[in-house]
Amino acid sequence: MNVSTLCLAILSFGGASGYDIRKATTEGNFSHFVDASYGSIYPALDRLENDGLVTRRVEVQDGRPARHVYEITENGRAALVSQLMEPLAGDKVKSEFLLLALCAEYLPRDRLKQAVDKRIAELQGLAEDFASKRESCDHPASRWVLDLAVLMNRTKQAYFSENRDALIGLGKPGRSAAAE
Amino acid sequence: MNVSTLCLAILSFGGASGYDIRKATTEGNFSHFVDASYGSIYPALDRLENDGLVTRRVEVQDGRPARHVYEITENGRAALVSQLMEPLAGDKVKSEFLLLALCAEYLPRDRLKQAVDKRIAELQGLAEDFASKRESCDHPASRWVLDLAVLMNRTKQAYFSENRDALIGLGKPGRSAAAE
DNA sequence: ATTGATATATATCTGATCGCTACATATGAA
DNA sequence: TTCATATGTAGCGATCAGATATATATCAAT
Repeated sequence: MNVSTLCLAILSFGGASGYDIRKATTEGNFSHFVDASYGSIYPALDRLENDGLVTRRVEVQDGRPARHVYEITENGRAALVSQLMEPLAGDKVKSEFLLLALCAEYLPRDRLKQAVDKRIAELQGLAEDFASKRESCDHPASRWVLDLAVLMNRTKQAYFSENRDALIGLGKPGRSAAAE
Repeated sequence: MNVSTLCLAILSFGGASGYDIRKATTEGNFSHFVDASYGSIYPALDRLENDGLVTRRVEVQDGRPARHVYEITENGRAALVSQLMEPLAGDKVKSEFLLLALCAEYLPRDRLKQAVDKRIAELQGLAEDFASKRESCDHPASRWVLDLAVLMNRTKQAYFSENRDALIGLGKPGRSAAAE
């Protein structure tokens, strides 16, 4: 999933600036399963424009920097479909938390407790966030994806809550092991 | 989670070569939540050796290339713990399949059907794989992580199975929409 | 109440570094 | 002939951290 394809997919739902695309991948309906930085988005948009897959319209604003609004072209739509017809790479998960969990025995219990509780709170927030996005969304495919995002975050959160103490118990007992 | 930390974590469970580390991240107990390529592992091991965090022992073999077996040092263990005490980045998911799902309306139903069925089969395989790893594993922290991996893959598989037809229905009807 | 300080949001873009993909190299076993 | 073992690199794609510039929101001190 290169960033160009991602940009085309986002632009297929309407015109957007590089800033908008970044937001879509970090906070929006896409944030559950993609992530892209400005350093990859802006060069990708340049390439896409150069290849005639998007057009650029500069909206000059007072005070703020000008918005460069990109729109997908017919060629761009064709390219997107063509990319989506190709074999898909498997899903990938990256989790520093699970690396920490795997190394539980080297770490003080305080650290594990703090890390797992923080993670549970984050997961709770994410699940609520996706649930509220889902409610105010009338695009069926987006809802299909958001429902999955809610389910996955809730499932993970439930596992962490239920197995929190077991994980903490694997850590090195600190001075105040009896406390709490 | 840079690759150096990942290498230290894997080496904390026993000596391993670059090849072993690669396998651990793609097929082993770590494969649910990390992924690293040779192009990042070998340079990382060089740096780690240079910094005195691992040692290298060359095992000359007959026929096959020599195995370079790395072992973590005391400094390496300290560095690993120190890295794991730092704030953790949130979990990240990358999924080309969900990008495709989001663009369902642009794609023929045949394509959606084929993609979702393939994904369901892969998820089934992954879940079974992690379950069998979990059974033959006596390291408590690894089991904690593997249990989660099984749960997450099963949950996703169940969602895809239950909502398969709804997704396919979002696609563009083909010539043989009535068939099947 | 006004001023000032600080943070957040808007918006584009780049340099340094990190990491991945695909390949080169070599060989035994199925 | 393909797969598994095994190390390593060149080229490219992506991230991270920051530069640049301004409006607004929030909070504390005067």
